[in-house]
Amino acid sequence: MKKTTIYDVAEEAGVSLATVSRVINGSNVVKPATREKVLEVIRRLDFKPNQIARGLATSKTTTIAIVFPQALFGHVKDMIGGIGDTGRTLDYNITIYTTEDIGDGDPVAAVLEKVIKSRADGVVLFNSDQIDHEIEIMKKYNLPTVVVGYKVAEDKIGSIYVDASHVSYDLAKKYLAEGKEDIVFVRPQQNLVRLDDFVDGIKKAFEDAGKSFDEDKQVINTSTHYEESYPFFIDYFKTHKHDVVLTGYDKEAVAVVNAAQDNGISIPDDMQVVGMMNTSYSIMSRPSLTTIHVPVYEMGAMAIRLMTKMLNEEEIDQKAVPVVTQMITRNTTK
Amino acid sequence: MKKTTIYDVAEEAGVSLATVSRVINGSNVVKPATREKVLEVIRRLDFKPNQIARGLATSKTTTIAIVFPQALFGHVKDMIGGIGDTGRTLDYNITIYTTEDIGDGDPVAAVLEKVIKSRADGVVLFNSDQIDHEIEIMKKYNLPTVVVGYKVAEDKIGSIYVDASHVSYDLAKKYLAEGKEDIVFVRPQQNLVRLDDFVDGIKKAFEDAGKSFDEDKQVINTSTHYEESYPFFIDYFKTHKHDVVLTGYDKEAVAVVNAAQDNGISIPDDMQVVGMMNTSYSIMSRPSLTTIHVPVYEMGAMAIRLMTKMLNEEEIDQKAVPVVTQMITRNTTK
DNA sequence: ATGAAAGCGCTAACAA
DNA sequence: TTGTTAGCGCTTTCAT
Repeated sequence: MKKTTIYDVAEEAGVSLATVSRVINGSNVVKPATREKVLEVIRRLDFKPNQIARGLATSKTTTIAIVFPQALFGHVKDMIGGIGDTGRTLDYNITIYTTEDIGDGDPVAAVLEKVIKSRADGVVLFNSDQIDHEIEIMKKYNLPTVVVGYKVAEDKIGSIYVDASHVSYDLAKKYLAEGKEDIVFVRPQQNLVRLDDFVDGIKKAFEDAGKSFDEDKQVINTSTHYEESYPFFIDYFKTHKHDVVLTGYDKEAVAVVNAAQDNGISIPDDMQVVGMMNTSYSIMSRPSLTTIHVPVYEMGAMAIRLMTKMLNEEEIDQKAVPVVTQMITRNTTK
Repeated sequence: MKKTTIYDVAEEAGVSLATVSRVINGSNVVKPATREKVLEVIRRLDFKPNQIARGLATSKTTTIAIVFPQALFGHVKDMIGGIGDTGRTLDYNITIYTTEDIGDGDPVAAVLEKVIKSRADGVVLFNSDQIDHEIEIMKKYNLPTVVVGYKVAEDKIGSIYVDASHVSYDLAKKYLAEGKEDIVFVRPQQNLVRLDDFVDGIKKAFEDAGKSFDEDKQVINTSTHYEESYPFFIDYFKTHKHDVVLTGYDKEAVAVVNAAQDNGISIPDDMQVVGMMNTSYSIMSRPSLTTIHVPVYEMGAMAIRLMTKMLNEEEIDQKAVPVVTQMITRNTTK
C-alpha cells in the first residue's frame, strides 16, 4: 500500500503537481475554485506531504536538534516541556541527542556529526564542560546555534543564561550585612547555572565587605547523587556548622538539611540553607527549602523561540538573553 | 559556502558517485585501493552524507518518534535517558512530540499527523487516556508502533509494560495476612503504570481473602501536584487513619507521609505507606519511602530496542514485554 | 493562474 | 569491480 504522493493528488484533481504544491504551501496565486478542488482531493486521499522530500528540495528540515550531556540530564529534563511545547506551537520538530563525557576519541564531535548529517536547521546546546569545543564545531559548520546556561559573546550565537554572579552577590551581601560571615557554598558537579559565576559573586560580596572568601575552604564540592552526598554530610556535620550554607542544587540542599538535622543541628535556627532551582524537592523537604527559582520551562521555550527567530531572520533585540531568577523564601532561612 | 556532496567527492577521487555511495555504505565489493582513496577524499573535504537525501532515496529516515502527553511528562522524562542512549547506540535519531489533552478538534490526531509527515520509521507511544485512539491512527497508517506502559494484544504492535495487578495483589495479600485490613489506595491522575490494573489486583486480593474492597471509599483520587495533594491530606488525616496507604506515585506518598506526621500520626508505627516508582523523592523523604521500583530508564531503552528489532525484522520472542518491578523496603513500612 | 521541467543529494538496479 | 541512469517526492524558476 503505497503512500499517496503529490502526483496522485495532481492527477486526481486534474491539475499539475505545481498547482498542488502551491496549494499546500499557501500560495495566493491559485484560483479559489482550483484550490477548493485540490483541497478536497487532498482530504479525500488523505495526502500527507513528505517532509523528507520537501527538505531535500528546500534545504530546510524544520527540525531543531538539542544536545545535552547525560550528566546535565536532571536539569534538562525539566526544560523539555518548554522545548516540546514551543516546538509544536511553532511547527518545528525537536530531535534530541545526548552526549557522554567518556568514550573513545572525541565523543562530543561524534554526536555533533550526527547533527550535521541530520541537516537540522539549528542546534540548541547546553552548558557543559565541553561547551567551548561544541561551539567551535558548530561555528565551523556554520549551523545556527543557541546555547542554554552560558552567556556567549559571539555575535552569531544566541544564548539564554542566568546571571548567577549577580544572584549570589546579593545573597552573600545580605547575609554578611547581618553579620553571618561563616558562609559556605556546596557545589555539585554540573548545573544549568554557571557555578563559577555563582562563586565569583560570593567572592565579590566578601571583597566589597572588606573580607576574604577562601575558595578552598568555603566551597565544598559534592556529588549530585543524594546517595553519596547525604552520607558525606552526615560525616561532615559531626565536626562542622556554618551560619549559612548556599547550595548549587536543591537536591544538595536537602542532603545538607537532612544530614545537619540528623546531627542535631537545627534548621534554620542554628544554620540556614539555601537551595537552587526551586524543584519539587524544595517543597517536599522538611523544613521546606528556601531556594532560588530558575524558570527552567521558560528557558526551554525561550531557546526554541530564539532559534526560530534566528532561522527566520526575524529581528532580534538581544542575542544573549538573561533570565530572571527569584528568591523563594521558605523555612530553611529566617 | 555550499556543503560538499557526494558528487564533489566522486569528482575529486576520480570515481563515480556510485562508488562513493558504496564506500560510505560499507559495501564490500569495492577494491581496497579505491576505498582508501575515496575515504581520504571524504576526510579531506569533510564530507557528511545528507541524511535527508538518503532518506528520500531509501524511504527510511532512521528516526523514531516518541509521543507522550504533557501530563505524563514527570514520568517520561526519566525514561528519556534510556531512550536517548539507546537511540545513539543503535544509530537512530529520536524526535520528541508532546501532546496536550485540551485543544480544538483532535489535538492528538494533529500531533500524530506531524509524525506521519516527518516519515519517522516508527513511533513510540506512551500510555494515556487517548492511547486507544492513538493506536487506531497508527494502525491506519501502518506505522511500526511500540506502546510503553500498556499491554497491547495486537499482533503487530509492541509493548513494554508493568504487570501492575500482580504487584498490587501480592502487596495487598501480604498486608491482609497480617491482619491489616484497612488498606487504602491513593491514586494520582496518570502514571506510566496502569493504575486500573493496580486497583484490580488489590480487589482480587480482598476477594481471595473473602473480604470486599469498596472502590468508592478505599480509592482516593488525588492531584499529582504536591501543592494540592499535601493540603488535601492535611485535612484528610484530621479525621482518618489507616493501616496501610498504597500510593500510585512517590510524590503522593511523600504528601501522605508529611501530612500524616503533621497530624501526629506516626509513620510507620501508626500507619504504613508505600510509594511507587522509586524516584529520588523516596530517599530524600523522612522517613525514607518504602516503594515499588520500576526500571524506568530500562523501559525507555527496551522500547527503542524493540522498535529497532521490528524495523529490522529481527526475530522477536515477545511483542508484549513485561517489566520486572521490585519492592524496596525503607522506613515507611515495618 | 497554471504547467513543464530542472534540481535537491542520495541509493539501487542494471550494464559493462 | 565500477559506472550509468532512473528514481525518491517535493519546490521553484521559467514559460505560457
